[in-house]
Amino acid sequence: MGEIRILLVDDHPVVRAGLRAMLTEFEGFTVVAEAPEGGAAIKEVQRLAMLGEPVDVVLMDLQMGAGMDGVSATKAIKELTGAPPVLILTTYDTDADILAAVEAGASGYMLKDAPPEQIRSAVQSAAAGQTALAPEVAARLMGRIRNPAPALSGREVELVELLATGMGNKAIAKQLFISEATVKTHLVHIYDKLGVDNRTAAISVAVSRRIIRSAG
Amino acid sequence: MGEIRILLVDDHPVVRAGLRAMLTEFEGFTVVAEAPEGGAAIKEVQRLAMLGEPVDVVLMDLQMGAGMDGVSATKAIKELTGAPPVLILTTYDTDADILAAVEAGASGYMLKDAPPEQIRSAVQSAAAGQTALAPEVAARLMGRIRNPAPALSGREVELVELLATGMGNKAIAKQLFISEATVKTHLVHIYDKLGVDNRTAAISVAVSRRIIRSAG
DNA sequence: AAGCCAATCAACCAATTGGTTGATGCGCAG
DNA sequence: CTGCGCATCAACCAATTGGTTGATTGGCTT
Repeated sequence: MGEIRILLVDDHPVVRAGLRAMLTEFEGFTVVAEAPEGGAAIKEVQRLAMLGEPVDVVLMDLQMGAGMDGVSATKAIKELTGAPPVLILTTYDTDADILAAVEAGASGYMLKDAPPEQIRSAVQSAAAGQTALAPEVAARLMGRIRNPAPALSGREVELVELLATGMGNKAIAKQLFISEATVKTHLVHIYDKLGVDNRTAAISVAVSRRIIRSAG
Repeated sequence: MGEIRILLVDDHPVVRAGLRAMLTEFEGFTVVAEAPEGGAAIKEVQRLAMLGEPVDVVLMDLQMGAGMDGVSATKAIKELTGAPPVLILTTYDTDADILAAVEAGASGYMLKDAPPEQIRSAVQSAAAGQTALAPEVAARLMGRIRNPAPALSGREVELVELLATGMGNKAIAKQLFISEATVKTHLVHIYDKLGVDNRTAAISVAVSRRIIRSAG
């Protein structure tokens, strides 16, 4: 069979250049297109499919400064007929990201600081229809499946978001149109689920599990 | 004059490859060495100087997974005799980072998502001994100078770090070998400087100003 | 229909946190 | 040398937060 045809999706020109250089040095890889964000990526997949030169693997970043984010784009691409495998290649190995990406239909999750050889074999696996997870990522996933973290309910997430603002219970209550008592009840549930016992620790955990984002 | 001789310092192979590819496409640039972290970078600078093939510009990432971080490395390099200009090239445009880097002696601060052309001219400026700041960065610096945010003292930063852990005042006091009263005094000062009035808000601000990092 | 969970609220008490005033020793810059 | 900022501590009070028990409503699942 011929070359593996790759679409790069990343908002950083530097990273795209790096992946292109790295991959074209290996035998059997061709970068046929690039996109700076999810929306453009979808169009590229469709365009190339119509030209009869379909993409074999999509290399997708999750954090996209502007435009459609990686998880949404992955979901959209997997809904196309004859969708190519999507390999996530990102900077962080955070729980929420991994799960969201896998649920969106990604066939692998690699970290950007992985050695070139590891990236190469991941792309190859993905092209062959297999799943490839970085060791760090796989370990995390296993741990999470064996010991599933109870997810916060929608309302609880809202609360944590306000919590991170530094608002007091009274202010949160006013903002959400509920009583202070209810806020406290929610907080107790949140502490339980996150395995902490005060609001400050809750914020730390929420930020590091990317339940909320703190700024950036 | 001849080529501009560049040392790349970044912990991500992908990014190094990208910069190398990007720069060598332009006329007049040569990447003479690479290093995955600060310690190795210093050694490279010294090694090449001894060979009589000194580095003209160091391109330095700030966030380094392991080993010496970018600010420390910059400081160390600038202490060498005949030190080359150090151009910071990083992902985030955060206040604390910029100031620390400039204080450490960096001659410029570019963002990784900058267009190639901008990176090219920044390297050129740096090689010529000039200072180059990304527009976003320059704007921030100006704003900060006109309206200087009081910096947290070293001790105060230590406190904020523990704060973000979710520790109570008592625990923090024990950890730092000071009394609870002192912890409270520090906190009041911290609230003042950050313009907030409780610990939760302080964490938010500290995280978003990258005074502390929350996980990663 | 019965059971469960999310979401809502109340009342109460213990513990923690926030705010204030005041005081000491140390080092550094003018 | 004098002043300023940093770091340290004390004592006290008000406000907030955390913990608990108990109860109601509505939606979803079995």
